[in-house]
Amino acid sequence: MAGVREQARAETTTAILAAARSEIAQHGGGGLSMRAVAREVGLVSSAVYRYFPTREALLTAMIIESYGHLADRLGQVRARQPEQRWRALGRALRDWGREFPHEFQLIYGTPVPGYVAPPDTVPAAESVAQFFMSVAAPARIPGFEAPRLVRQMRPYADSAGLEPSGVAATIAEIAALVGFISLELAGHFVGTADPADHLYAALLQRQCLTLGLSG
Amino acid sequence: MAGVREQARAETTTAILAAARSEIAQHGGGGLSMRAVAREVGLVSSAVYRYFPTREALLTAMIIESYGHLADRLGQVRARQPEQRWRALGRALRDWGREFPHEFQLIYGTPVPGYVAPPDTVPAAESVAQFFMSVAAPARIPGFEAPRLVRQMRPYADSAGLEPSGVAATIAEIAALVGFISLELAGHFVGTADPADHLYAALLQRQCLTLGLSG
DNA sequence: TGTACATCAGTGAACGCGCGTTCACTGATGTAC
DNA sequence: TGTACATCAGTGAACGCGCGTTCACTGATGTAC
Repeated sequence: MAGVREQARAETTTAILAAARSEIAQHGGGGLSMRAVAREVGLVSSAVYRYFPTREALLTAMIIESYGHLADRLGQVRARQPEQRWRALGRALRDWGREFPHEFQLIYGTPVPGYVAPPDTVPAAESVAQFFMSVAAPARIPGFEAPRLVRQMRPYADSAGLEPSGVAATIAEIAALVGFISLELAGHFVGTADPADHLYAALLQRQCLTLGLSG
Repeated sequence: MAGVREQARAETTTAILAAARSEIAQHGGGGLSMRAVAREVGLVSSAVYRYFPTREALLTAMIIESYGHLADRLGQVRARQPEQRWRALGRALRDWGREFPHEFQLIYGTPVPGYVAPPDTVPAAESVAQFFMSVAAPARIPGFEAPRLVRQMRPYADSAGLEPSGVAATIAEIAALVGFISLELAGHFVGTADPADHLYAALLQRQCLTLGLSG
């Protein structure tokens, strides 16, 4: 054990994923090419198939890896007081998105055409959402207590020990953050709110008010 | 005049754009192919170049057309009372996005790799944002009055006769709507908030509160 | 109204390219005795 | 420690395909006189 083979395999797998990440940075998820990845790793194109049986499988691995990167980053947030923590998580999300725009877009952007995310990606996605959920979703949030909405959220909320209205509000606010960052990355703020730092800070402040995390 | 040629050209241009739209619905903006478009119109591939000198030019035309479609839809909103109007605009945006997901993603989704939007697309994008701006941006919005943010927004706000804080808040809320719809279209709500109607309604209500449109 | 020339939509072949995936192969690493 | 066989990473050629764009061409439409 600790076999040469085993170790070499792990290293090559890592190298392939790294090459795929740099490919995606240039051509987006839809333009991910097995041959280009092989070229970048210094392998013949067919060799990549020893590691990922198909282009889809490579994409899936990358998506899961990207959720993991983001979760790692959010996990480094130290703030404990709710308002500070929400703001710090929000900033970490945006910072990560700006640092790795194509990874951000891989998970939160337009789905790669023809690609259907397998169920493996769901827990990865949820582990990211959890960070935000645990800050705001235990409390009831006025404005998100419409009976039908609460009824819809109840199964998920109960199984996680959260308040339905808190879950609903948190989902909406995560979407607001993701939407903001997406538009920023796509250049939609150029001419009005670019750079968007101040506007993002105001958004986080408004969210803390909405979620009852302030003062 | 009213020449046969002129009219045929207009018709073919329309047919090409329609074919391109249906292509995009299947393969996304990045997968738009001149040859596939030509096939669908019943032309030889080189003929398309008489109408659009390049793939980029065709993409640009489609983006502008899509902004136009969306603006038309928003223009049909009749409500005048601010709160009702904001909600109706929000619903119209989501309805349109769900009806034409690929057009929505063409303008608000991940940018097509390698494609840089020419300046022609900016006014088209702004005419969409205007609908929301005119409802909320004339008023001062607490929470968005941080001095540096106001200073940044002032040039745009003044030239449009709006309040800087209202402009800022409106931009953030448009981003929230777009983010919500993007995540919904990408299937991120499956398992928690799908169908998302109730959650979206709650989001619109919260926005009306934030923007001071209620009561 | 008729003729001569200019414009231009559409054709068909070709350019050089990259793609995902399969397959029979070589040679190094691992395993059992 | 040494031999015999199994596993498997990587090779190189090939499959059938689609792509954006160019170019010389034909023939119909438009324009000037």
